[in-house]
Amino acid sequence: MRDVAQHAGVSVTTVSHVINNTRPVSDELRMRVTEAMQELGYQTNILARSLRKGETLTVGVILPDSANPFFAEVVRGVEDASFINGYSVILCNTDSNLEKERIYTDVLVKKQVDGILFIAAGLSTENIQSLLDREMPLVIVDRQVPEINVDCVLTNNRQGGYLAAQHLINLGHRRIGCIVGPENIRSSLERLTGYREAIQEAGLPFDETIIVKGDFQYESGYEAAQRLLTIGDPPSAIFAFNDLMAVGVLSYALEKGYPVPAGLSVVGFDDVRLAVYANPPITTVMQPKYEIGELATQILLERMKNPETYPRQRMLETRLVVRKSTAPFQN
Amino acid sequence: MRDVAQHAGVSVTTVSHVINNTRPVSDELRMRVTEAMQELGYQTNILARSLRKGETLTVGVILPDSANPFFAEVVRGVEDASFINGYSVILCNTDSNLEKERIYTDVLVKKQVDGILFIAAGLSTENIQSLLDREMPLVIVDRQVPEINVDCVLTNNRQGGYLAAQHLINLGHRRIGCIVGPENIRSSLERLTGYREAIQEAGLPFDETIIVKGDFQYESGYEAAQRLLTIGDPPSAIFAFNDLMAVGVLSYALEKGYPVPAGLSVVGFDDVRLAVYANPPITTVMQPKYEIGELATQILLERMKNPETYPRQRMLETRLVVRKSTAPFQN
DNA sequence: TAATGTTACGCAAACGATTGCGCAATCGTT
DNA sequence: AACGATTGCGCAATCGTTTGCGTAACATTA
Repeated sequence: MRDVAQHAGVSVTTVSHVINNTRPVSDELRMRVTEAMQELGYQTNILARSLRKGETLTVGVILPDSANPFFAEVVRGVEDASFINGYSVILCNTDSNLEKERIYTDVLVKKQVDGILFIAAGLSTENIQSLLDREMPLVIVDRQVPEINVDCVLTNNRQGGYLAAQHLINLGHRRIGCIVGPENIRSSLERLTGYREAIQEAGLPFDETIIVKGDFQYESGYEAAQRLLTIGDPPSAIFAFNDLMAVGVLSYALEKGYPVPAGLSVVGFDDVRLAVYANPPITTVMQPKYEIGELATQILLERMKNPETYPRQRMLETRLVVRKSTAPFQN
Repeated sequence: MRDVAQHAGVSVTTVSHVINNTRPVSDELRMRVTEAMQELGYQTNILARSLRKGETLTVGVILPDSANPFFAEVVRGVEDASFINGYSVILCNTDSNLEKERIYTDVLVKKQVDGILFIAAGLSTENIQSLLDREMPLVIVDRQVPEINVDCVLTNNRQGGYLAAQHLINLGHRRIGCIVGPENIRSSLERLTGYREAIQEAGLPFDETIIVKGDFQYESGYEAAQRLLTIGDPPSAIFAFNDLMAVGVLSYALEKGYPVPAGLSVVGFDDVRLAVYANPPITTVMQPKYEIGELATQILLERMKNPETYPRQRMLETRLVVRKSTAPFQN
């Protein structure tokens, strides 16, 4: 910058001001400066600027696993929205490990990112609190943290559960099995609540024996299907709480000769691409993954602009995507 | 740092040296300094350090789409290896758009990342060259760029094609259809070469009419299967150049009643998770995606250490993963 | 004419680290 | 006792910006 200043016969101050358009500069000097920059191939040093301004034009995203199709899609939303607004994103995988999560929160604070998108590793809010204590702009994604007052965006899982159950009920099913997630996952509980609401609204009995636990993995879907379909009075439809488990159900059904959807209807959750490619393509509850990431970063950017406004909760709606894995109940 | 120095009654120089262990400091002062840091809750400002040292402990990864399961896995390898070595990674999706790629190369240069992992958007080497001109440590991933002498890591696609064809040949198949990728993708051509080698080695005729073009998408697999299976003398096996197209084949086969693998064998490529979840699970050629990312960043880190050594090409081997979509030929 | 605004610009102090150079004290050797 | 080597430390420049404060010159107003 000094070189440019000399070359243009002005002070570095003026150079800085023409670069940033931060105070009036006469047309002539402005011209001389821009020309000097051209000639010298000057590039402003972002690090120095960041050091001075305390702003890095970078955000961090902390999440369990960017290779998980669900999160991968969220991250794309984050990245696109960041890019459009001139921000870069630092990717931080925690593998749902609180220690890794802690390390990464420290790293991001030290790197002085301007804000953080946070998909928590577990139930502990320690790392979140630590960030808030250090006044880091933050938005929680896809997790409910009622005990802390902080921006967050999540999907309406209750509604999603309701939609899935309602769809099956409308098709005439009266016994609808559920494959839920780990019981410490709030979103799973919400989905179950929605399911229950629909069931009760339809005047159907809520039967605990056809609610079985999974872990959101393929295998657990397969095993759960086995358990559900080999009991005395098996359900005619299964609502798996994510698509991966739904695919597991499909595999079991195919293997054992249960025709889907003729003899068994299956509904998933999330609407990852896998749902489209399955045979048959899976009817599922779509979460707006990309939009979640997009909206979350927009909220984060606003939060960064004015840190004092009251935190907002945004809840995105799900949508039922009907494909080929569900059909009217037939005896 | 000044505060710490005062608090410990030493110079900032000494503080710096105890922090970085960069010259001998007496035990007593070292003690005083560390205590002062404790008390004041001192955290070294990374930006200032980076500005001074010209080193950011950050690498960038430029790639078409981090939500693509293949790249997502590569990125995980990159991120893990970076994390272990104390580096952060900035994620840059180009959507295979050269302009976005160019913008991101500029961003990363300005952010002074210490190195870049590069999965090119297209055939143009302009952006790569631009980075090399600016002396940015660089390793090309999953792309062959013979015209430039630069570090790169890629998989042995020829061998992969060979393995797939050989497997089918060993099962007794004599007419093996291929669904290739776009013809400007070098890896696709390599796979075809491997296929051809195996075919000719087995003394089988190479028949162009059962080589059809796809675009690596699900639909193109479906359509290609249709074309292949409705000709006069249809192949008894199909080798799709990625798993997604293989799933497309499966869908078509299921729909039209071709039993897989009894009546039709199908082999994919990549071994993404989808291959496992398909019905039947797909026999495929596994690319070591995670390892590619891991190795690439290790090479990058070495390159950063000594920028003058001669660039190395590393080629990783593929592996055939036999599942349920292939079976012996039967008339 | 004098007082007041307005416009255009520069000085130099931050921002927080790292590091070349120099200096004093101690030690070992002859 | 003299001298060089070693050890331990500080001064101040440097990395490349931004920005509060100050000062001219000129225009406007009363």
